[in-house]
Amino acid sequence: MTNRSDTRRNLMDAALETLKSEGIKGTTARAIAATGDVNQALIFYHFGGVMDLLITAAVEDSRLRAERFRAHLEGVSELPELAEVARQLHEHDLEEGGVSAFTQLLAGTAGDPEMAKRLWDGFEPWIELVRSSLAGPLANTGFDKLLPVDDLAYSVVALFMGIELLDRLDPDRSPTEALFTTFTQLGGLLEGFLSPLRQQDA
Amino acid sequence: MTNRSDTRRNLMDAALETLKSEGIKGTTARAIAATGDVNQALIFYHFGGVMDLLITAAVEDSRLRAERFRAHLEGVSELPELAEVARQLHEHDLEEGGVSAFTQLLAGTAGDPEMAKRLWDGFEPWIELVRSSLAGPLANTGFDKLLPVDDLAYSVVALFMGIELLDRLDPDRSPTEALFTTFTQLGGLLEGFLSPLRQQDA
DNA sequence: GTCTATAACGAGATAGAC
DNA sequence: GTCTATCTCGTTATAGAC
Repeated sequence: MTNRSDTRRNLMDAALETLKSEGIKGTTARAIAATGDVNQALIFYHFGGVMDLLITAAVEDSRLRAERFRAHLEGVSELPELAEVARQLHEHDLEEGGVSAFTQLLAGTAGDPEMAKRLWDGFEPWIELVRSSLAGPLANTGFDKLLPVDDLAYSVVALFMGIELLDRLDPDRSPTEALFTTFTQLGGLLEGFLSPLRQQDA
Repeated sequence: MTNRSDTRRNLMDAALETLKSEGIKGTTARAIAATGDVNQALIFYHFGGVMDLLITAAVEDSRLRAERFRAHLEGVSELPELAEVARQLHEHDLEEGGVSAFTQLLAGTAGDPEMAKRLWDGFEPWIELVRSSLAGPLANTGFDKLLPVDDLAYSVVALFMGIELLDRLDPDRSPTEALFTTFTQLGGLLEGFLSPLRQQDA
């Protein structure tokens, strides 16, 4: 019944689940095995070590989520709408725990350049995703020449990371909801400013 | 020669140094003791436990750095200058490792609400600091009414956290220098827009 | 306050039967 | 591929001499 593929899948899921609930310090081989209800030794047989399993699982998960989210972003060409989609992503990810897992691994890979490199590879798609999302609203406004879209994309992703980080720490989660409302308003202001510029080239 | 105060100080310094170089997983009682060249048992005598020591040291350090930085920000009333100060803070902190230590502790306090609360207390001053720095340039522009300064401050701090996080992970640290140049340019653009508004009330 | 010594435990990892 | 059993090491933490 349980072929080799099932056990690998099971371990990867259990690894991320444990990472999100217990943190990097609590994510031991034994804890992962308990979560996935498999034998502890299989982690080393299939992945070679705990950290290898964690990175493998996190990178795959990150890529899949980025790909899945691409659909939501394509076709969005106005800034307030973009801010709204961003808010949904934030809320969804906050409960799903993607950024949280990422932060835990970021801490876990300290002093291990090879693991850090692998982690980065799983994260990069998000920057590319935001870059292509920003390209639309900025197209033909003149600002796409004036402000490097690459830098903006990097900043937006960094902003998201930071917000989710702080959101998890802040005892009274007050600011975040208001925050995205502000972003939407800000998007509206900018849109009113950019929109006429676009039409000059239409 | 070594009174009790010296040992506490020594341990707190050694704890942060170890945290920055070894990460949360490598920051054990023995490693800290070795860094500070003191006996391992003294950590438990003076602080009760490793995590207590780390939080105590990090919160004190964070508060002191925020206070020290306040002087650099006071008197800055134009956005490009603000961006420049921000760049300096980023560079300084990147090599000093304040945000890095914070991230490690963020990961370390996962699932421990009491420690998380203490960590947050050490972090809050930064948000307050940014809030008062933004208040100046936005004063009397009309935007201080339109856009909640609290949300902006929170966002700016989150952005910084995120940038430093990614900067440490990105294998080729390419974007960051360019990033702050972009911020300064952006500040210039906005300043040119806000400046005339301010003079209406002067 | 500081030291040595050690208890008590959990970690990663492996050998070898199945 | 999966299991049991175990080795070895490092961890927090404490007891007790100084």
